[in-house]
Amino acid sequence: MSARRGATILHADLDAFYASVEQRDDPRLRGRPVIVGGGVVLACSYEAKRCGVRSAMNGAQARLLCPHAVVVEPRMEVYADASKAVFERFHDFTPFVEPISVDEAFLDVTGAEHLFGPAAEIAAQLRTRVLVDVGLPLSVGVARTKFLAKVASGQAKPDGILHVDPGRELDFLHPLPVEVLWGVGPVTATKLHDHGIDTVGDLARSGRADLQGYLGPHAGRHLRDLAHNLDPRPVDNARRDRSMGAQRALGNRIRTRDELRREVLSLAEKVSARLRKADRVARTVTVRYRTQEMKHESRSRTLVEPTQQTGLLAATADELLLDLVDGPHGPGAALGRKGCTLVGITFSGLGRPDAVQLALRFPEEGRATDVLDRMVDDIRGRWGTGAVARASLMGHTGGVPTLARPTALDAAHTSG
DNA sequence: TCTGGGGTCCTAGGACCC
DNA sequence: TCTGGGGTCCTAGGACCC
Repeated sequence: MSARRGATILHADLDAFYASVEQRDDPRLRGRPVIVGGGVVLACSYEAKRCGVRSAMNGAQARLLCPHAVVVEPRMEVYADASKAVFERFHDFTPFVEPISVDEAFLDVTGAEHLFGPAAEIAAQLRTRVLVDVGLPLSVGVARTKFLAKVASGQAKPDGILHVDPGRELDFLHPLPVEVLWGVGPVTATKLHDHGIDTVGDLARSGRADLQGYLGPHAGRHLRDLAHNLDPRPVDNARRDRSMGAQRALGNRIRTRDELRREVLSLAEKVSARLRKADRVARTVTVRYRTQEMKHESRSRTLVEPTQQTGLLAATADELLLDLVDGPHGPGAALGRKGCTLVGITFSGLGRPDAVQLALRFPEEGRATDVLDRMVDDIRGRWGTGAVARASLMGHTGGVPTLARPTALDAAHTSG
């Protein structure tokens, strides 16, 4: 972690990532519109974007807009390798790299400037390294905050670099449409426009209470802060995945109850395997469901203890699915009424399998702090001083307070 | 052309505890 | 007995991101 006033942050973003990899590997595709993915557009080259093709667009619509485009099947393993190579280049410049996705990351280069030169220089070197070593175009935004660096890289695309001068941040930001802000999607944009807010400057000038009134307390405050370039979030190179999941779109064919159960079982097996491979356990299972009317439903259950066992996770997912397809009126009743076009599962509440649970009982005269101290000593004795524990007080049994729910070696330390 | 697959974070209400 | 505030955890749903 690192973030200070005067920090220098880069947002590095590969241009049209999947499509660029295809153009790199097949010279015939260079300079031509390329669409990756047939059913739905996963990525498209800038030549295709000029025809109006966008990612997530339906494939048939994309081909209509851009009839001469070359459509290629995605090659996920190749993209994963390319991503890995690019991130290795990032780490050559700083250890403070926070991945956002396969093709995007924040880099805190504050301490790297005396090694590699000023930030704009680092950004230029980064782009050269990625282009020469991996063969992919990279856009970079440079600023003092994460969010502004992200906005800058968006403005720098394609294949560009944009350094927001610390003295001119608001001059850069305020004329831009509110849609450039991270967290403003279609719904929020419409609400803002309805209130006469079209640019980031409009947002900065509006009252916090007004914004919170129609966006909610968090979003209202957050967006207004961003409009004033207030973004204290540090570049976090130690982020861990919070959840892990898989889903399957099923098209329009009517599915039977048993088909859906098999589908969910296979998803559960797949994600459980990933969970074990990542050496993680999960505590909450969620089953997601999409009806023929494209409505989303979900059911979730939190287990008493985190696990990585396929059997338990799959059985839980199955029960949750049955709740969705049966409803209160018996087997398949709800399914018959609403149909199903997608099922998915998510495991969340992820933790390390070596996290432990300790429960200690207060001695009659013991004080809570003494018990906590003994627990901390116990934990350190077993796992070293680097271990982190969380503890809380729970319950009275026969007048004797008990300590429960200690646990989670990688959770934050709290006391009291 | 009926619309993929992988995630993150927030909200609101209810249960439960002190 | 009644009222209630503060806090956490869980669930369902929604917005948003790449």
